[in-house]
Amino acid sequence: MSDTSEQEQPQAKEQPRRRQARGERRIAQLLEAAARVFCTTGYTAASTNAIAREAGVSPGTLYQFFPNKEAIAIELGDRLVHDMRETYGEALAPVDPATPLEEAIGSAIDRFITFNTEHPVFFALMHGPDIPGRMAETHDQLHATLIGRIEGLLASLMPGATPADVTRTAHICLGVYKTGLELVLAHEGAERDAYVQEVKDVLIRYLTPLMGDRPGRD
Amino acid sequence: MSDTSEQEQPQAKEQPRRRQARGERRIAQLLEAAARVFCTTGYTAASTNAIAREAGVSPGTLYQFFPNKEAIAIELGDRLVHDMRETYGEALAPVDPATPLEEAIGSAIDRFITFNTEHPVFFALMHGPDIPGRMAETHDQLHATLIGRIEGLLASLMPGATPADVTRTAHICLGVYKTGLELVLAHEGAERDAYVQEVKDVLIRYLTPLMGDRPGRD
DNA sequence: GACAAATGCGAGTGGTCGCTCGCATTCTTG
DNA sequence: CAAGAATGCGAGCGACCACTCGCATTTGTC
Repeated sequence: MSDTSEQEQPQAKEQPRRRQARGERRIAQLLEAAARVFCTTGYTAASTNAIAREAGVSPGTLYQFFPNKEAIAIELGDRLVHDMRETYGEALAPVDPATPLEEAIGSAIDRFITFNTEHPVFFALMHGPDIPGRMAETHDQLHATLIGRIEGLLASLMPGATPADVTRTAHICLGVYKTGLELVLAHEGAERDAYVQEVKDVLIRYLTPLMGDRPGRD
Repeated sequence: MSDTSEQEQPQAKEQPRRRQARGERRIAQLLEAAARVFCTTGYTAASTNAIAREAGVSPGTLYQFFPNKEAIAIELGDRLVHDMRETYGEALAPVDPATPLEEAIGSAIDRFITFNTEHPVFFALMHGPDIPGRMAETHDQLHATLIGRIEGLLASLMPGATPADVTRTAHICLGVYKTGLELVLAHEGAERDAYVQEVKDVLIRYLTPLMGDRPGRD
């Protein structure tokens, strides 16, 4: 019971693993291979042997660096979330309340869609239906962070709304974005751009009537 | 190809299976059990042994009536689509072009959400990421039908739009509905109703500015 | 009741997959 | 260079799963 199986013990008993440069390279190699396999087949259908093969490595070597299949997805997910926070800041796309709604929505959508097109695994791991337990935690955490951020933005724009209203609206916005992302990723070139614009329009038209008098409009 | 797998063959060569009433009952029983298991675990993770157990039947009995696991999902899906068409008509929620937009959207959303709350498997089988090949066909067929219906509705409301614009708008609408459905199913009671209203609002506010002069508004 | 067909059972089969183990090779460190 | 640690290999183990087979029981028909 209560076995969280973390490698953080006050006693330095659990860290005889001195990693060599070769090992770090292998890990990166394996994670890239895993990303490709997860993208094409999804998490559950991806076999560890397939990941090892994709990385040009034997199954045994894979298990030299990862204790099990789930750990690969977790490490990949953690690195993605880390990259995301590093790229967009800890607060995830902070917005000045004075910016016009169109601009705020536009830049937020652009940021997240860019991130997703550059890291297709992110979508596969986060929105896949067959993600492992610990992965779901990472997802839920990110989800909660985003909802919180959106709530913060909306609260200042929806004067007469209850907290429940704000939360509900935030969930709708995130859901619309999520669906839009799916459609955007399914198209390319000009059509993709057109879909991006549609998603922005949906959100702008949805949110505009909710706001009271806009501060600093002129 | 062109194997519709119906039990209607001119040559009586393929139908030595004279089904007894008991058999039909078992089939219904198995499909109900499969629906429950698919709902809780999804298609891929659902084991045929678990379905048989849920139905209070041995694995062998299951395979007396279904050639393989996929056939269970296909039969279930076909029956759901059949029910849907029977409930809402072949055209799937036809709308009089003279009805106001709010009313048209409202009734369509209500219909589909009701169907989904009454048949939770539908969502699990259609939006699950791990659906089998033939199941995807059923889904794509239904998807195309719905897109076509929405396009028909939008075409008369978007005077100056190209066909590509109409198609894109239709996909956005269906996507918004899909996301909304997810959120609606995740809540209950008054909160669920509130989400239903939000989804309707999103669509109404998205579509209203697209229309030119409304015909028959007087 | 007699016979065949339909139904029912559950241990068993073949295949896949996550993961391990023993051993070889390469690197670091003194 | 020597010793030990880190890395690398791939056959193979155990578990699980879709599916089968031989046989028992029930049902429809004459």
